[in-house]
Amino acid sequence: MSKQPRTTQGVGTKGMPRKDRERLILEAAAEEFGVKGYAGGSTARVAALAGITKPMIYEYFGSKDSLYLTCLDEAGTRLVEAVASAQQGPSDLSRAVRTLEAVFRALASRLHDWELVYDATLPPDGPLHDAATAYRRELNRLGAVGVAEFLHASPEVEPLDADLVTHLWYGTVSAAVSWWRHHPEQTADEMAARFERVVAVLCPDLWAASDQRRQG
Amino acid sequence: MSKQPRTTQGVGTKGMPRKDRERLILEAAAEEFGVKGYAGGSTARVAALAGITKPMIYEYFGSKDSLYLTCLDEAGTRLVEAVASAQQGPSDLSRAVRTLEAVFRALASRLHDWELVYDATLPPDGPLHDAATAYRRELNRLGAVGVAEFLHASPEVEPLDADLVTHLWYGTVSAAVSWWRHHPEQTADEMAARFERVVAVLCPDLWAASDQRRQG
DNA sequence: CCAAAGTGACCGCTCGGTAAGTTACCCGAC
DNA sequence: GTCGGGTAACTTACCGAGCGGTCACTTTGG
Repeated sequence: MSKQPRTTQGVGTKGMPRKDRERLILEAAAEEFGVKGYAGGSTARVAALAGITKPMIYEYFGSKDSLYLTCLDEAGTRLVEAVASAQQGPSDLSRAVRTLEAVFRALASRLHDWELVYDATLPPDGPLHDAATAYRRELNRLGAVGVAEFLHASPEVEPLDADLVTHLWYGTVSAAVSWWRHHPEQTADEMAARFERVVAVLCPDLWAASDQRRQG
Repeated sequence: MSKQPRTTQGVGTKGMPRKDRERLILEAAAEEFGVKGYAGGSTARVAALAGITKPMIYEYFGSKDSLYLTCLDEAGTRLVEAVASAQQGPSDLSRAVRTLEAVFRALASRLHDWELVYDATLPPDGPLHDAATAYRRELNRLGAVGVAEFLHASPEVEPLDADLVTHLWYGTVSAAVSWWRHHPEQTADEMAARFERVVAVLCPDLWAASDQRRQG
């Protein structure tokens, strides 16, 4: 990290270019941390997954925290962008379906990204926790806007209730992603269609209303 | 564990009776494992929380796994009983509310019990994983029955969809418990009332239907 | 005085992280 | 063309800390 990184193959280059190796390590780290969590993940195993040894991890990323942080930033950015892009359009139940569809598409073949942001084994303070909290808060903010607009017709809902709904909503997203992890043969589109079907059954009237509004 | 336990104070008894110390340790362990998870939890910290030293933990429970298993059995039994007791009555949305209310009551001042059963840092095999899986499966079975009866009016729902709904339902329960952990000033009854209010807003028609049926 | 309760010190292991040495590559000299 | 030599890439071997777990010893109370 202290040395000047080279973007192209240069003198002394052995094996593969720095960028490629970096990607390989990041991919391995996302896999390891996504499955075993921050606390349970081991840098040596990340190295083995990437086909190198532990000191290389430290040559490239400096520390376990910094490595996790890099993965976290990529995952968090991807998720925030996906969710933000789905917030346009009508403020009804269809937005929830659109959001989940966007998340599914962003996460396709990268299912561990969600766990990276919502990892429960992160240290309770420090920069890692702060970064993860920032992404969660940003996602929460986006979700809360949707929830607020959705609940707008019901002014009797107090703020704490709205906060609970937002929390429940992300619990639902978490559960959907977790279910997907146990059924990896499903595609993102199939997952989105399945969720839409389920919503239609669970909230028939609200769904019919939004469906009608969308088609009318 | 190998020695004959004494239920009352006897010769050589120092400090407090065995049963009391056992409870103290179990309480400390549930706290530690509930907050830090199985992998992150340390027997030495459990001992410190209980006001003794590490070898006592092993005198009383033999191993970290055995200690966790004892906590897990208590938590799992409590939760299964609570959920099972709420499965009587009409098979509509009100059953979900009743179930969550029962869970909230069972968990009052023992919020970590839920994490004990759904701890993600448990080893991927072995007796601990088996035990936790058994409790999850039992809870899932109870939940699936409710979901099936609830979805009974919609025969077009395929089995995989029902499985997803069950998963989403427990994701919701998890999220509700997690929200409670962040708002510890709420009582179990307040939490139940809050959830009921939220359900009434989110699924107005279904809720009105079950409400009407319950009162008619 | 004796048995049970309780502890300090230790073992082997794995962790995150590091220092020092080895290997492979590019490039200029011949 | 090939042949060192310098530099970046990479590895082996190690450190201190904390883990689960154990043993020999001391304290305590009937």
